[in-house]
Amino acid sequence: MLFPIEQPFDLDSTLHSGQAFRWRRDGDRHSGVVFGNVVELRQAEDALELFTDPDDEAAMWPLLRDYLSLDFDLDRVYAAFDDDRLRESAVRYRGMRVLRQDPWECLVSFICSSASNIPRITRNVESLCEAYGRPVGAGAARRNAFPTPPELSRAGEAPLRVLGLGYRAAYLAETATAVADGAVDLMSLREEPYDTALEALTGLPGVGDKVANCVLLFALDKPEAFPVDVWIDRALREWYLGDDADSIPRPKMRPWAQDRFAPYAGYANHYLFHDRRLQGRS
DNA sequence: AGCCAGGCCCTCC
DNA sequence: GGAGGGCCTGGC
Repeated sequence: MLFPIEQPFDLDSTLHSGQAFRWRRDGDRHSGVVFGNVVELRQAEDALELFTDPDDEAAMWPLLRDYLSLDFDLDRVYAAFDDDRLRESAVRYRGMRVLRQDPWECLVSFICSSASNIPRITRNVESLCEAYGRPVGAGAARRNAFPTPPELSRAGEAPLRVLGLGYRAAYLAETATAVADGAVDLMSLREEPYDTALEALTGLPGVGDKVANCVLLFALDKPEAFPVDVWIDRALREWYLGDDADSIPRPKMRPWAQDRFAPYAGYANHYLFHDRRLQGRS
């Protein structure tokens, strides 16, 4: 079923820019599991082709629209990009959007990302789903939903280690238990201010400033969030600090960047990150 | 073989 | 507050 899109949108870079880990590319088709459905997407000119299972496409479209942030005014972000590097990346990756993901899935994925890499994170996340998620869809396209907090909590640390998660297994088990017990209501953090939500997240085991900012940006409606990983840290020092590269210690990099790139620091972050990964140091 | 990876946490200064 | 080392596992 075909649905029109009015805003600048690039499905491929949106799904494969390191913010979500369950989308698979097969030619120009992308398949994933969201909202309890196996979802297949293909971008046409000014439309998106959508197949969903088990629910029907018309019912799923509003949810996908929300997930893909299709109603967010991207041109307003581009207009606020105020240096050549950002403006060039806006042209190069025009239409790449920050997703609006499920906070729990996003949190677990980025706990898994610690000192890792995208292929391994993808494997780890998929292993979690295969082992503890409920089956979704039928036939060859059948996959598993992302495990719920209770489902992951019941697993415990040792089996997660067997899946190859390493020291992250303990963090996952403890965080799953905390969330399952209601110590933190992730969805309600969408309504909280940035600082409050940040503090709530970093109280969870395995969640430091970087992981928390990923969740704040990719799932909790915080456009000012700015995750500083090694890629971004190097990029900022090289591209924006130059001779003063050592003038800002790592812990102060996030607040510095949030101020420099306000009010859409999160978008600037994602474009710089994507650019750094694809273009290297150029 | 040895080092580093899209961090976090703990210890010590 | 900030520097340093350990931690699972995998890839070069």
